[in-house]
Amino acid sequence: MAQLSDNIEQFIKELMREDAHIELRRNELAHHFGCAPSQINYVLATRFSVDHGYIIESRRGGGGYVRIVRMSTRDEPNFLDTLLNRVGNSVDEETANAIISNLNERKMITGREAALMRSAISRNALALPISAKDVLRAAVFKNMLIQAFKNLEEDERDDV
Amino acid sequence: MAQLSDNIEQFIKELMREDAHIELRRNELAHHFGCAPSQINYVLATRFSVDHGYIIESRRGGGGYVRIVRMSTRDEPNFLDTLLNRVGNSVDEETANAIISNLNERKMITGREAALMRSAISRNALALPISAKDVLRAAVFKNMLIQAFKNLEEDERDDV
DNA sequence: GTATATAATAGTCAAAGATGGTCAATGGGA
DNA sequence: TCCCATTGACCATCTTTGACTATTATATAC
Repeated sequence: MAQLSDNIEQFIKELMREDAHIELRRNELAHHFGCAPSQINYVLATRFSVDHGYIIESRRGGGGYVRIVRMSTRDEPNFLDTLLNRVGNSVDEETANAIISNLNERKMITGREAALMRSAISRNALALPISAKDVLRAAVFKNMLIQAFKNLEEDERDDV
Repeated sequence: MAQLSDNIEQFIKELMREDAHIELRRNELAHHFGCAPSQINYVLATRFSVDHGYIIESRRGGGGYVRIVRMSTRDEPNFLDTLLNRVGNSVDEETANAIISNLNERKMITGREAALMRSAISRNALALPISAKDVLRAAVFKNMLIQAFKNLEEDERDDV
């Protein structure tokens, strides 16, 4: 007997034949297959993970949803996965910056975006003897704000 | 599925396309959408807060009203400074996201950049009882990478 | 005219409703 | 036996509602 998970996987992939991204209701889908809602999470985790070339987004509460996005593979397949593995559990600033530059050169991110990313991971943003999550977030966020404004200035200079 | 709250938000923003401030009757609007009047307050609180760049004024009693005013940056020569002060040493995700949305609405950052910023400060990216700076950076960076790829997908969708 | 009652608004807040997420225990087939 | 699959209890998040409260204008009483 075909596994329930396989059926759900096929069902979803069928839905994605046309569009590279779909949105669905977890509970609805679970009901359709007569299974526990968490089963859907299992399928997503095991068959639609990043290394399978998908990205999952979701939202809870009324009007909640689960969105599945299929990544383009026109470049090297699973490029994102490769990068994520490269980063692993630990990465230094230099390595990260190199990756950012690479993405920029490939025109996958704009110069502005690259700058934003660098600002978010800079020593300056992440140092500190942090303990509270909010405190850390504030630091990261401040740096990003500053960079966003620098970008603005640059745009203005270019535009004018 | 478009949420009631989202619909109300869009409705209000449509009304504000021309004018920087509008006045409305809470009960009337609630009736228009067939919802509880307090629903309007919810929308205002979650989508038209000061951090979102709006100011709400109101008056009760006969002839009462709710006025929504879009703040102008022209009145804020030091907008960046204002935001930095607002963030301070600690900021929660909700507030930060509101500010990001505000910057995006003002066209100071693109939608892609806003998404990047959100990903960098999300709970997901910053949780953990971190100790090593590199570990934390890896988490933040991973999230940003994922977001960058999502953006790529979205661009393709728009272009094609 | 002033005080008081009534009507017309809007605000607050906590509870209920609507979703989705996580994780550990259990099931079942190769 | 081992590993993938499945479930269910419990958690997190976002939305919607309703009861109760606060404020203001207007009508009424004196």
